[in-house]
Amino acid sequence: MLIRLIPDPGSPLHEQIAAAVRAGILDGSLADGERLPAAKALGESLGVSLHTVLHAYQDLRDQGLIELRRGRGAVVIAPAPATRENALRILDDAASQLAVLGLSAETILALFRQRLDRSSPHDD
Amino acid sequence: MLIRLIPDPGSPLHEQIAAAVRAGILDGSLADGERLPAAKALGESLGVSLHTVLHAYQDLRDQGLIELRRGRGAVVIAPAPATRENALRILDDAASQLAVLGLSAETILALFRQRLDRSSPHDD
DNA sequence: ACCTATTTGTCCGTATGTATG
DNA sequence: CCATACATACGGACAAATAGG
Repeated sequence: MLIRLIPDPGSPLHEQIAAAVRAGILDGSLADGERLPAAKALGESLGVSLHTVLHAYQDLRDQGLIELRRGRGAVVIAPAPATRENALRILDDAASQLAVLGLSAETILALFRQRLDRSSPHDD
Repeated sequence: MLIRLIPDPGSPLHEQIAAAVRAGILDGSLADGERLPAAKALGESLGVSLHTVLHAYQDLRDQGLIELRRGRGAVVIAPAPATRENALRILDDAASQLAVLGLSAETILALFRQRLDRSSPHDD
């Protein structure tokens, strides 16, 4: 897949890279299981450092969109569309209930992370 | 507050630092609104670089445990207990519904993040 | 079993930018 | 205007896991 940046002053490079990959996943041009270019290679093709690409990749990993393994590379994780829609409906419902509590999005995510980690500690 | 590392080969420095702060928040020695030491200062006192401390701080921010502001520093965020319990009940309910879908915790969190970002773009 | 290349992971140093006070 | 402190980005170095010869 070809990853190109839309130059956007105001958002950092690592975020632009992450956004480009995220867009590719959402529009289907990056399919589940597909391997992203190596950080070094993508960095060279974009004119940014290896570190900046790795930063973007690690953000995407933290968001559950890709999997990273040393020596292997970055692989896209995309849930099946039907399942995703079910999940979205459930999450949307929870979000609307949580909205009135006045907690920040980050706080909610932190709490949710704890609940999810409790039931499934690791994927490795 | 005094932050000390428990040397643990096998887990990276930035994680050890984040864990130390997290422990302080959970056991109450770091109260809501309290300011963490500046990354540079803490780095020097721990014998690690500013970057490593910032990495830890940014992880904690992503987990919703602290707030970071340029020029200001890092401030602990701890939700009120009552509100937290309400949120936990809602999240627990959502988690149990999501469990049967077979999605990974990271995937669920990624989807939820998107939903929350949609309803409340920024806290600034 | 060994060695090599690849690729991510961590850590450091340095420089510059930007928001806060 | 100035000092503080986080934010981003680059570069280099080494470690660790993986894959292939």
